[in-house]
Amino acid sequence: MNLDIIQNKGLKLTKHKLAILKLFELHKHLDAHKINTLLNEEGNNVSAATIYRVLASFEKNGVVVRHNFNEDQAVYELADPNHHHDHLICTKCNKVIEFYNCQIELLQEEIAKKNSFKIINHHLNLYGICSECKKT
Amino acid sequence: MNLDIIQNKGLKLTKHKLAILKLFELHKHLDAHKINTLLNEEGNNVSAATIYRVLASFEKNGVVVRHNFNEDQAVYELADPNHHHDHLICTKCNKVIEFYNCQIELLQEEIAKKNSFKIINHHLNLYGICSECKKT
DNA sequence: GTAATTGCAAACCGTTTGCACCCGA
DNA sequence: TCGGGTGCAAACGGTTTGCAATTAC
Repeated sequence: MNLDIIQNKGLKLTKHKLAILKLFELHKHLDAHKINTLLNEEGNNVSAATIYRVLASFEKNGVVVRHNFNEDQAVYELADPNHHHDHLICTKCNKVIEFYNCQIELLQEEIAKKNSFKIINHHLNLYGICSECKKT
Repeated sequence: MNLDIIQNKGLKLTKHKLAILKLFELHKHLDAHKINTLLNEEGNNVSAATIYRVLASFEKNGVVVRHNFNEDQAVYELADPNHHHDHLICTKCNKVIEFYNCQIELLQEEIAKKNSFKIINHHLNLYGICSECKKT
């Protein structure tokens, strides 16, 4: 776990932060509400305010990355700067599948160059129906 | 203008709807707040509720498309089913540049197939600094 | 000890909705 | 006429914040 990242910034390593980090090892993609539910289930009562504050702090310090797959609520995942990836999102069951395609990455760079644009970040979200949901 | 689309669905062609449609011919990308401001500037006082209702109706009927470039508010543009495109978004001045790359589209299809996924929609947003903003 | 963290409740902000009135076809 | 459209104010839902108490280091 990236406990070192947290402590190197003068942040304190609290029970709640640990509990939230642990959740991310079990569930790759989590939103604030889901975190709240899961923590409650394990008897860990954490206020919503704290969850948002922890997530904001984690994001600022590069521990997690925030996504906006749908307009409703933000989804977070552990940051991994060495393994960029994009997402397939099932609009039925909300399952998220990660993928990486270096040809697409290269084409994006070309497009940026053509438009004299300096890319800082990008999101490629493919929305559709996953194999499970296609059956039903 | 796609006035026919509106009327063929039993919708009424009101002054407000016309005014909003006209705005989209001048500004490709608009959010509810911007629309409100622009309408006020031309002396056209329209309540926020109406703007949201018109946009929702337009979206439902395929007149406009909604985007969530940033987490704050939704951005709309006129729908054009024959000319799909993706976006470069300047994080400094919020300028939006459209692009289309058929190789990327093909690669997306491949990825979907590999994951037994049926793509319904996708968003490719490249965030960065535009040529104008790079200078300053 | 002291600065970061937390819980609570209230505030925020974009968006939606209930209701009574208005208007386009 | 009549069903869609509109304004107003209140509601909503995710998220943020002020404040006083708590805790990690």
